Formats: sequence, C-alpha cells, structure tokens
Amino acid sequence: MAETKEQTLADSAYAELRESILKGRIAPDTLWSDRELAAQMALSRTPVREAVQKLAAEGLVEVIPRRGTRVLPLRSEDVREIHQIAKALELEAALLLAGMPERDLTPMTRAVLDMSAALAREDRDAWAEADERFHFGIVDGCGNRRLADMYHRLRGLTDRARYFALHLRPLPLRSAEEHGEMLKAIGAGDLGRLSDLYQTHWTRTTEELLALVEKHSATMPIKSSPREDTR
Amino acid sequence: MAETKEQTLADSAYAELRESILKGRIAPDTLWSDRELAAQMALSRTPVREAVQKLAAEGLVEVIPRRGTRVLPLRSEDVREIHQIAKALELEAALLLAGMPERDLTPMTRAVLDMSAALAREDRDAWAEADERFHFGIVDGCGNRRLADMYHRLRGLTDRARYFALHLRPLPLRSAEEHGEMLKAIGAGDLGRLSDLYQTHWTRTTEELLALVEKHSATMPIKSSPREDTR
DNA sequence: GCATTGCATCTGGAATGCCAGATGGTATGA
DNA sequence: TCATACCATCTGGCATTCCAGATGCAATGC
Repeated sequence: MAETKEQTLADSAYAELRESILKGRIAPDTLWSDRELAAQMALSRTPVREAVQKLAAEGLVEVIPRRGTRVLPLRSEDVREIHQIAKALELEAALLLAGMPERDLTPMTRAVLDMSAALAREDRDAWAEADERFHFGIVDGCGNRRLADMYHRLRGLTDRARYFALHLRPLPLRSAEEHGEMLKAIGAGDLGRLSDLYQTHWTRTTEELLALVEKHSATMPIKSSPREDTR
Repeated sequence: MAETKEQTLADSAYAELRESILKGRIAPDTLWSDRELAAQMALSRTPVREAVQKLAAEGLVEVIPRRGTRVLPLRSEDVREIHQIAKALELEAALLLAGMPERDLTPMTRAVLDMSAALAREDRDAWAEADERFHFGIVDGCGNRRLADMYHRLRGLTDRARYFALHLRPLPLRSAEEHGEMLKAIGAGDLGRLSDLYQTHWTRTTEELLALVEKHSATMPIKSSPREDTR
C-alpha cells in the first residue's frame, strides 16, 4: 500500500497531511500557517506549501491568501455531489467491464464473499475493506486508468464521512446481496439492469450517509449545511 | 472570461503555459527546465514550479526529477479514456437536468440554433464555439458544480486535438440534429433515449477524432500510440 | 581506435530570506 | 467610556541560494 520509492519530502508531507485530515485528526475550519505545519513536520515551508497546494486542488483544504490554510468541512451538499459523480464513473466502468470479452471478475467475487463473511461475524472494518475492494475492483478493471484514478481520488474525499459513519450505522445487510447482483449483471452483460442497480445502490448509500451526517454533525468532521462560500 | 481578480504570478504562469500547450505552440516531448521557463517569463522559479506542478496534476506535462519537464503528447488512448469519462459525466448531468422541475434549457437551445447557423455558412470556429457552449450548458446547469469543474478540466485536455481537427474534418452536419434530439430528450425526460443518444454521439465523436489523429499524427501535437510509460 | 573514467554542468528539491498585506490588540483622544 | 488610529506581528507570495543526483562530453588508458 505504501511503497517507499524515492519519495520526496513534499510527497510524504502530502500523504501525512491528507491522512490526518481524512482520519479526522485535524478538525475542519482550523487555520494553520505553513510555517506552523513545517515546524511540526520538521521541514521547510517549500515542500509543505507544495503539499498544501495539492490538497487545495483536491478540495480538502482552502488557502486564504494572508490568513492561513483551513481544512474544509465536508458538507452534505459535497457528499451528494461526490456520490453522483462516483456513481456515474463506476457505472461507466461497470458497463465497460461488462463489454470486455476476457474480463476477470474474481477480485470482485472474492470481495462479495468477504463482505458476507464479515457481515456474518459483524466485523464492520472487514466489511468496509471488502466493500472498498469491490468498488475499486470495478474501476480498476475497466481498462480506463484515468477513470480509475479519478474515482479513487473522489472516494478519498468522502472517506472522512464513511469512516465515522461505519460504526454508527446499522449493519449494511442488504449491500452484500446488491453487490452480488451487480456482479451477476456484469457477467450477464445486462446493461439496463446494471444501470438500475447502480442508481438504487448509490441513491440508498448517499441517503444513509447523509442521514447519519445530519444526526451526528456535531461530532463528525462534516457539516450538514452551514452556508460556506468555499470559493 | 478572464477576470483579473488579484491573480498571483503562479496563476498567470499557469494560464500562460497551459494556453501555450493547448494551442500547440509548444511541441510535445520537449524538455524544459524550470529556470528556462522562469527566465522566459521574467519571474523566479517558485511560481513557475507551482504552475508546472498544477499542469502535471492535470496530466498535461510530466516532471522528471533531474531531467526536466516535458509536455506529454496526447495519445489516442488518452483521447479514448477522456471521452469515455466525459461521456459518463455529461450523461449524468443530462439526467439530472432532465429531472429538474424548473430547469432552464434556453442556453442550450440557443447553442443548437447557433450551431445550425454556423454550419449553414460553413463557419467552423463559430460551430466549435456553439458546440462547446451546448455541452458546457448541460454540465453547468445540472446543479453539480464539482461535476461541471471536472468536465471542464477534462475537456481542456482534448482541446489540442479538437483544435487541430477542426479544420481537417468534414463539416459536422449530423451533430447539429443530434444535439437537438438530446435537448428534446431532456425536455421530455426520456432517460433511456438520452442514454442511447449520448452513447452514439460520443462514440462517433471519439472515432472521428481518432481517425483524424491517426491520419495526421505527424503534424498534430498528438501521437497515435507510441509506447509511453508516462508513469 | 575504442572503451572507460571522471568531472563540469545542468536539473529539480529544499531551505531560507524578504516583502506587502491583513489582523488584532493597544494606546490615544474625544 | 467608547470610538479611532496605529503598530507589532503574523500570513502567504515570491526570490534567491544551496544541495545532491544525473548527464554527457572530454580526457585517459588499453
């Protein structure tokens, strides 16, 4: 997962900051200065600034010219937007996959099995891991690397919310069978059904997440709807 | 289009470089050093490096650690990938638009009319402008800003190819009516038809572009398929 | 003549210094 | 007491400097 292949300081600073934000270790709306961050990580401002710029491009933070850098809260509107895009991308990937002659569905099949097993022993972390593996398997296998990259990046943005929701939500019992059906539709090349399945699956997922967000917005690094200009 | 609102040097360097690349003024595979670029633009390396990093994140250039920065050629595989994603995003936007009660289709309607008029007088530039206006109208009007931003950025990547193809291709006579039908399907809320229309429209567009690319690859800032690692 | 070695030179990465603008607390005056 | 003006301080933007690694050419040895 973390190959150490001649990483620059900027790269590691980026990874470290990103991790901190996504795991919720840094509260949204906090203002930092790059000097502060640099001192904290024991390096100079240059690589830190580079990392921050990357995070800003991703939409995780906002650089305010002479004020500081602030972690953007994930608003419910953001979750909705991100899920809409992710759905469209993954559906496209699934359609491409369904049209491939020599496709390999074994990673996803295994993921579905693992999800069921995890559900049976109520292991939420294992379920989340398998769930992610399923979705990544689709986009990674569709033959469109750019699409896969965009999907991965998008998903990263909602990791915060998913991470916090994981232990608050009821066990996602239905999701296992839904994933199984998706896989079946891909195998059968049933594009219409695939489209329908994705529509319903992502709609439900979005609503579930938003419901939790709105209920626990105080303790989550996510805001339900405070008016933010953001730009 | 270009509001001068407290632009940093890095911003303008980014805009300038991007423009140069997309318009084909800078040949792909050329290696620059950031010092060179900085001297050319009469500023220091810092803002130039920032701009280059942004371009690298976009996929327009590649920074090779101790060699230089090179402009990536647009390969036919890239065109295919980008078009697949753009199609998925725009279709999603169109579906959202079709589902909106108080949608406003006048910009797209006007764009279709302008396209027809441009075709009648064989004004390719005007056609291209109206075509872009149509597609941007869809994604900008769907209510998902992130989706619109991603679409705009993606489209920028293929601007090079489209720009060069514009005067080489036959007049896109069929595209005007196709766009009209899309609009009609959005108005009627016919999601199935919309999906079909997008599929065929983008498939055709992709193939047309690729055919031109392969025929004129020598004179275009685009390569048909030289094996490039790219990463 | 050819392969090898070594060094000047060039590259991006990183550290640091300087600047202008914005902020916020404090001193000042009504 | 309150409003205002001011200034120390902090911020990100940018320039500059230093550094290590890679390159390619020239000198060297066979």
